[in-house]
Amino acid sequence: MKALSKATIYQVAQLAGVSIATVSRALRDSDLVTPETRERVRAAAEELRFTPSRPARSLAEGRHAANGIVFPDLVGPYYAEVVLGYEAAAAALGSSVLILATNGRRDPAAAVRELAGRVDGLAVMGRTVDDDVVTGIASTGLPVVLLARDPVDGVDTVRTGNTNTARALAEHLLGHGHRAITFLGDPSSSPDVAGRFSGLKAALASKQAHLTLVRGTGLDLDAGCAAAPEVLASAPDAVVCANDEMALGVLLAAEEAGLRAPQDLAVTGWDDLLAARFAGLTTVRQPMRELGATAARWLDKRINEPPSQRTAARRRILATEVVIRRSCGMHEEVHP
Amino acid sequence: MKALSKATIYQVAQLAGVSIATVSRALRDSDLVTPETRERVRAAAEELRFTPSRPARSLAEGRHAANGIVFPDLVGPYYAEVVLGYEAAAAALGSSVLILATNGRRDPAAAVRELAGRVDGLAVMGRTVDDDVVTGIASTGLPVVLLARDPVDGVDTVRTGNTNTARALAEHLLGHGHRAITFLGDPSSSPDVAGRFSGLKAALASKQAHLTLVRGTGLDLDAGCAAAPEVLASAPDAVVCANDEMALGVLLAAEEAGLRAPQDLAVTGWDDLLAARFAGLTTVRQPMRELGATAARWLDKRINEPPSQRTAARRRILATEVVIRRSCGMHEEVHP
DNA sequence: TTGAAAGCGATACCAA
DNA sequence: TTGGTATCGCTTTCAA
Repeated sequence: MKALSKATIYQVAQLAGVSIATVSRALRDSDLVTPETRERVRAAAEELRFTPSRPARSLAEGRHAANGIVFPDLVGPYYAEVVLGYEAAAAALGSSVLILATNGRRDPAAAVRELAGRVDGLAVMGRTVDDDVVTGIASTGLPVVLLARDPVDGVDTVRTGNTNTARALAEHLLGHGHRAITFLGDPSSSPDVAGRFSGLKAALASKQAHLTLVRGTGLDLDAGCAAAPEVLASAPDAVVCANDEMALGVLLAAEEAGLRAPQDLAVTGWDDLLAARFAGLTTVRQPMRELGATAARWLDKRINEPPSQRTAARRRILATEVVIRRSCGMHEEVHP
Repeated sequence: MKALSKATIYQVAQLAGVSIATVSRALRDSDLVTPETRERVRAAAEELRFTPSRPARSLAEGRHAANGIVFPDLVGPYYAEVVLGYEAAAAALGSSVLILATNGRRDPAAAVRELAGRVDGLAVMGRTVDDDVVTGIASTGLPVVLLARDPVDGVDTVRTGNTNTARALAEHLLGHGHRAITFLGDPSSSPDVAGRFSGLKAALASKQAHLTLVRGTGLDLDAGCAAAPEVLASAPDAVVCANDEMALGVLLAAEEAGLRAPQDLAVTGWDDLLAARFAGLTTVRQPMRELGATAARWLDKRINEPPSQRTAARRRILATEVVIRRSCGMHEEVHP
């Protein structure tokens, strides 16, 4: 019942009375072994509780059978969902998954490079490391997929729609009669935020509307609360927030200031957190798991691609959906 | 600028005009090398963009420099936060992190065993694999820490308080005058739920209160909604839910049935999701990151522990905190 | 069908 | 201080 030190292939070979080559074959279901031999080896392996050493296999095979994913953190459901989708897809393809959260790291670039040495492919999300780090790793020949991040030459990228969705959101707000619109969020903080802002700007450009930008100091609830005074000072009909957390912060602060949504002020977010549903927040839903899953599948393709006929870098934008709730203006019917 | 195939230590050695042993020493800052030799090697390594092969190192050193964590999924902030705490602590200790989500797997046990072969230590959360799998892996000599899960002989365990907190929650509800209390959640679905139920039961035993158990069919929002009719049929003053999601589901369903919390019905949850704050849900807050971080630190200790003087299995229960909001009964002041 | 042996790319011991 | 080399545990030709 105890097997404190792991058995090696040599011990199995000896116990089964065969060579290590045969053990290797038998255990990997090569059809070059007699059923009886295979059985003998199986029994020996079982008795010794033998599990092949992963490093040894990787060294011999020249592959890790593992993929990595790099994200800023796991605060909020966004990244967690992406990671989950990635893990599930990778698992289905036979790969283990290594994770790396860059927030709070001393040297994210170094951490990512070290991770790169442990995997056959790497997914890198926005707001983690600079493009040159990505380029450096990709030039190694290691397959890389960028997630929710501006494309880099020669590297695959998967994103969710921002610009078009922002446009749709803008049109909905205009339909409510809102004309003084304030965007809360720092476009320079992430490509996603930048896309949302520029989409909004574009949609409003040709209309009789006025757009104000308030950057705020982060992307969380507190940042939303903190920025609220400045937002309210811009006297908006509607506040389009870069994400749900900020929107919820604004909602909280507005309420404290005696303002109600949507009667006094329309507010929208982005991400469709569970909390958004309870706050009645109009927001945008994204296919986060699909985002992660796509990355894992693309990586797998790249890994098993003959290096000779390497295809060009791929780009994909996954569709998002505006979720209308009560915070954006008075509706006859509210979707819960 | 391109280095499509990775350089090996041999190439560096050749370029620097030294032996591979010297390269190894120079790059690992051994003080057995002349500063000038070190510099020559450094330069060569840089020129070739050399990174030591991880499998080769692991094979030679006999360690992976990686830890694993096993959880059911990453839905909701609970597991995500635990994983984040784990990753951060592991990183600080120089370990990479492999993750494994068991939900949706064909053969979780096999997946966990395979993971075990890739790591120096493993954290296993509740509701993932059976005790015998854990025992089997631990008997290998691989350090294992159990998280939010009933202890297994000889294996370290870290949990958050359930029983005592449930008692505190019960007393608060009694203080509100609630006497007919229904618990929603299946105690057999997880040790946490079991602890919460038994704590509640114990606290209510000696009081003039009546406790009903409604198991429900899961732990998510929909399960809460679905179970609501049965819950309401038990005509409770208060519903103590196994977690926030179920509680939010009950809240939603109750509202649809024309009941309001807390006037008509008190509802409490567990986990303190962001959504709980916006739903005004009384709940319980747990130190989730600390849970994960503790596991990572304990594993590190075990890994660097002389096998000879192995200490006994450790147990720890981290304190939790009841968060009073408006859903549990009328208060003079509401904590937001 | 099986076995012997050559890698895979590092680490670390033993000499020099 | 440096180099030569055994070793880690497996996969995979190449012969037999």
